[in-house]
Amino acid sequence: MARETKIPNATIERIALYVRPLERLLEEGTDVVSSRKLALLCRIRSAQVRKDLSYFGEFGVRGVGYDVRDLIREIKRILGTDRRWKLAIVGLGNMGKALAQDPGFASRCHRFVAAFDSDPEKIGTVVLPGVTIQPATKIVRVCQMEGVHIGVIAVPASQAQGVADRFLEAGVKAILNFSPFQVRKPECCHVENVDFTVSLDNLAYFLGRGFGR
Amino acid sequence: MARETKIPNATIERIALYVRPLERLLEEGTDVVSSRKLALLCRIRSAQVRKDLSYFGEFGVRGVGYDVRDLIREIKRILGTDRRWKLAIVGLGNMGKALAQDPGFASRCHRFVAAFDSDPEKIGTVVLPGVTIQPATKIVRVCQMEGVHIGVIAVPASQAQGVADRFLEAGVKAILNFSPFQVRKPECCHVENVDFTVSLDNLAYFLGRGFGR
DNA sequence: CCTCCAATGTGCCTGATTTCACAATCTAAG
DNA sequence: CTTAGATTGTGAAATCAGGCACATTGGAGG
Repeated sequence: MARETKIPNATIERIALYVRPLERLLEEGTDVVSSRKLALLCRIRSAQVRKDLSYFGEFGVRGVGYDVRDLIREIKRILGTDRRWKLAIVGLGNMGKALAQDPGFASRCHRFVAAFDSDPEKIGTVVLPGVTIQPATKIVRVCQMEGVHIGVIAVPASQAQGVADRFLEAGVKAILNFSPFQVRKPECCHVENVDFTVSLDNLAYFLGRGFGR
Repeated sequence: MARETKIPNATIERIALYVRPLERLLEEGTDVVSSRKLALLCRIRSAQVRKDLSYFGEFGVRGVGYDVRDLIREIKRILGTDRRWKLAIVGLGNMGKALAQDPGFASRCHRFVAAFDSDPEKIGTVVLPGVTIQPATKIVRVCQMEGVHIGVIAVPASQAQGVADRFLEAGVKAILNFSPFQVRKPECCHVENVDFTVSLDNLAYFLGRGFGR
């Protein structure tokens, strides 16, 4: 398919989901998978799988399916998760600490190169091998020096914009925002908001519509 | 607007986002807000705000705007976040503990009535006032007895389906799934998946497209 | 070499969501 | 009371995403 077609954001999100079932298949010794089978594992339609992949090229073999190993490699290349991006996190409260140690980052070969908090009590604490908490005042300097790619915000809503601004000042182009605040940012920077309370509200809405007890 | 119109899921998600800026406005002493201003705070278009709200009724006053206090109340009523839903969480690792103590639940008046883990070391630990960790074998019995509305899954992918099945067995109709596994479930149950690694992959995709350093 | 079978890749249609644009309606001021 | 100005609520248009259905292609077997 032409490279110039606009690729739906939903496609990127789904493609990211394909990797895990594929890796599981590999562990089980399955070498080839059909769009039907992969769709089943992801609880979507097979046409969706094929359409999603077709945005980026032809990875399958007609009459056979997709080579699992190849497909994983292709998807990782597409997503850019085959590279090691450098991360910095600000806010080492309960959630921040849990995130820093979450295997989700490590499994992608990404690594934290810095951690910041404004609480003096926390400065100097080791959160990960080789990463000690530094004062928030150093965000700009350290991120610039280290060449941080992705900034992770894990502070309360009231401080989120301030942290985002410092990341931007340091030239960080991608932000993963766990605070429930929609940050202002220039075009050149991409922000992903992760707010489980939205999902929680969705569940409440569903329950309230007559599925509660 | 007619109540029978299909309401987009995206609308529910956005409406959930409206609450926080509205509460902030209230704190600042603002009593009335226009769709334009609210849209600005949420980084979306004003027509979107009006359309979203119009699915549920007419809450504004033409020429004036929306009463902030009323709008918050209406939205909470729509979402069902004005009720106290009972939660149970399974998996009290780093992330599970951080979640249990996250203000996102408390601020919605939701409360955890039970916590489970399969690690014998953890049984008996207090995670929240009045909530001690119980063995995972008791999930069905306790959830049934307590009348749990929402089950929170915070275990590794390999155990997610097992936990989901026990929630379903106990009659839980809503599940908040933090594991990176798409669980199987009947029509009558609603599952929301929260997987920040998908957002992380999105950022990597963006960076890989030429915005990296 | 030919036929049959399986599964992809994709044009096209359908349905859903967003955006536009404006009539309707309210407040305030003269 | 009338007019000006602001902002809502909503049909209609435009855009976008999803799903179908089938032509196409590769592999296996005779």
